[in-house]
Amino acid sequence: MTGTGRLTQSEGSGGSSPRAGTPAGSGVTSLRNITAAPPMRADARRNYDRLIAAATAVFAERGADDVSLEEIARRAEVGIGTLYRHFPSRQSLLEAVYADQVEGLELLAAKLLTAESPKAALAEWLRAMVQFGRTKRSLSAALVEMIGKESELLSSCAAVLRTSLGALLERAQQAGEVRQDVQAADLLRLAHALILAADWYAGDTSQADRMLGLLMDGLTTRPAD
Amino acid sequence: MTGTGRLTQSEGSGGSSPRAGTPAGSGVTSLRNITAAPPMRADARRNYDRLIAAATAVFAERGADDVSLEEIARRAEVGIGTLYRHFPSRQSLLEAVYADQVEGLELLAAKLLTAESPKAALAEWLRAMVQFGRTKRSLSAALVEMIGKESELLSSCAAVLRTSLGALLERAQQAGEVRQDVQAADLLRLAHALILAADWYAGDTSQADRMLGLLMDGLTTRPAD
DNA sequence: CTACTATACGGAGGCACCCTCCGCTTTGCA
DNA sequence: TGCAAAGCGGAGGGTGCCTCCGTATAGTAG
Repeated sequence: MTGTGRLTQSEGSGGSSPRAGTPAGSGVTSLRNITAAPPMRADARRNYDRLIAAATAVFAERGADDVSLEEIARRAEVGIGTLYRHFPSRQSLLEAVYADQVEGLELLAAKLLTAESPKAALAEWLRAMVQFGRTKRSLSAALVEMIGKESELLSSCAAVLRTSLGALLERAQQAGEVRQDVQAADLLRLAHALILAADWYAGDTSQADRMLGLLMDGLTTRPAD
Repeated sequence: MTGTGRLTQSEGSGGSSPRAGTPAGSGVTSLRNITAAPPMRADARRNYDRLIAAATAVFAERGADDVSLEEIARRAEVGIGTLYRHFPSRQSLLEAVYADQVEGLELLAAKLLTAESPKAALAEWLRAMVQFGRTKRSLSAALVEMIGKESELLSSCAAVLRTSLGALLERAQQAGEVRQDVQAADLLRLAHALILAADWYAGDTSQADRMLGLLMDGLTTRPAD
């Protein structure tokens, strides 16, 4: 994560805002629809996005605790009052960031479904997932702590991830590039394990990448070649 | 946990103070000796004990986070400055409470070794352990987070627990009251699981007790009777 | 294009917490 | 009994949380 936040560097179009009237070309399952609401004013939406971006960046840098909401507001160049209007509690900000990240992964998966090499696509998605995990790690810990695993948000996020990954995986398998006996849930768990393991060598992303490489090797069908 | 703190209700003699010159009748392995230091003045020691007791009580009530150090000082009827002198960081207070609890369990085990029924003794110790867990839970989470599982304190605590439990278990096994194939480490893990599970029905101790009962049933040799 | 109002902005301010610093008190020894 | 050394404790500066309300602005109706 270099600066502004978001999943990779996409910027612009990404997936944000909680309840934007008629976004444009929906098509994704979306966590969004759960919280339908009147459309936001343009400035409100701008600030909302800024806050999410700032929060994502800071969480990735230093974890979800040890960050003052006021710092996030400062980084987003927004008044503290604005932050509290959009996110009445610390938790709601956490949830929003989490959902935003998951939606980013969903969009990425959709895009990668038309990529040239299904296997490379799968690998890229997994890398993004692990990368995302760097934020998610402390984030989900904090979340789970707060909402006591009842929240519908968390489970619907898991479903979205499983679906996204499932599509990529199936395509790679149909192309004969990945073993048939691998399941999406397994892969998700493995990615999760990687996230945790990467935490050990905190900060050193290369470790996670190396492990991911090993994982991909293991997935290969290795038919001819 | 009713009021003042400590493991059960023993009060007085328990195990506290970090580096008390010549306490009296040592005999326990002790986490203590690690941090040798000049003896404390009487008032210092008194305040130290009060702080530990107050902290233990509050942690048991509300967990290790969400507690201001100032409240602990107030409860101990001690100035905030005194708290900070004894425990320069939040972590050091956490560690001290933890060690104190473990030492309490160690003493309890020693006492129970001469109890009439080895099996009842084992059960009682396990109950105390789970009870203690109510503090330990959030406490050890906070600790592990802070000191990143390197700390020698944590592992020596685990060793003490294993040894204490081991002695009780062995006695119960020799008396033929508990199955031979149970190991101390297993029991410790089970107790830990109980602690976590009890967290689900937070606050309701009876649940934990019920589960403990089931566990003890499972341990029984069930030879005759 | 102008006027108007619902919506949103933003920061001052009240409260709690963290931690430090230092003048005052107590202890324990000679 | 006297006197350091050790300990006490709270005022105070810094920061974070969250609320409240006067001001600014987007979007709409005329």
